[in-house]
Amino acid sequence: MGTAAFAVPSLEALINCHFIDLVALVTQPDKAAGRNLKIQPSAVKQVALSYNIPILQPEKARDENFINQLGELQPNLIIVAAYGQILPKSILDLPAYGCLNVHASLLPKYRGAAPIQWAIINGETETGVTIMKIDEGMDSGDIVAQRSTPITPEDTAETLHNRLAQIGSELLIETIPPYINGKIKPTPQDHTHATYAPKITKEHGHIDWSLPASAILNRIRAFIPWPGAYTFLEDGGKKQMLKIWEAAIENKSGNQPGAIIEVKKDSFTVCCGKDALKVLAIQPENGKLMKTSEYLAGHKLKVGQVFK
RNA sequence: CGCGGGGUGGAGCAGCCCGGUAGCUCGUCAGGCUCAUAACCUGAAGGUCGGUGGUUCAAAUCCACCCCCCGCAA
Repeated sequence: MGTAAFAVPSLEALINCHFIDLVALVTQPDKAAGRNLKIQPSAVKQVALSYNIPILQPEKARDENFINQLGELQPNLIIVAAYGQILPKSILDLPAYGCLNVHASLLPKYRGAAPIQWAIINGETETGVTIMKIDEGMDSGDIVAQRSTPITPEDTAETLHNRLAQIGSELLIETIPPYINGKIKPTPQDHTHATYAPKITKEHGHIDWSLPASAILNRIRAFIPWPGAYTFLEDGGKKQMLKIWEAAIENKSGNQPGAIIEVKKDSFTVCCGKDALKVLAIQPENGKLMKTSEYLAGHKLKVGQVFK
């Protein structure tokens, strides 16, 4: 069971695994997305389609008809990755070996919807993937396996997401046989150390320039590719939104957070609550991502202008 | 019928409303200045203005249709 792109490598791994007989994929219903709000299948569904895997798309996972349908498939094991719905106990109890979840953090840290983003926001230098046995709580099940990876300064939520999805798929395949054979004993999480990573909303992307430059930079990295760290510039009465995609910390200071304190040919620097940020890549409203040098070729910025 | 922005030398933009000489900031190339330079000065190359048709003496500009790109939203 899975929906988002994070689940794709795991699905492909399961498909290509000779000792696993994949009977069906469960994913969320197709939703309107994209420019003309066309109905589009989830990333995971497209993969399943290309391999002719049977697909189930219940509106609600707790729907009785769906659960009966699932029961008829007589699964021995259910794998869940980025599915997007809470599973009722009746599903958890369905397979003899229970349900395993691939979660993008080192549990018990960062339980919840956006573990990758929050790990970056908080400046973690390490994160990882946890395979756990799903229970009725929120990512609170017993741990079956974990694998860590460092978070580098160059990492964004996008690069980290891709890496963790890959690691997750590998760990999953390695873990299933010993788990089934009873060679792994799931260990309970230390619930006293649990932290939560709530869903990221668009509003999280609005840059608060009063934060230290380092904190803003973490958010810029965490919000790639979505929602993007954005700010507004008043330009002749018009508010223009700018997304900042790449920046570097400068050991400079100014009086007003958000104010431009330096404009060079290929970059400009903005005052933060502590230190300053040199903006290197930017995406104007309605525009494409571009280097700051390109942006400045056609847009005039002056020292003293303030981002809000 | 979800809302909106855009396609102009290699890049980013202006010009379009109010038709009449292709503009700006950079980049490239050549030369100059300089101990030197990504700095400065001078000069040059480089564009069927997304496409097709229409209106007009005349279309980047007005009209119609088409192609492509992007933001919002989800």
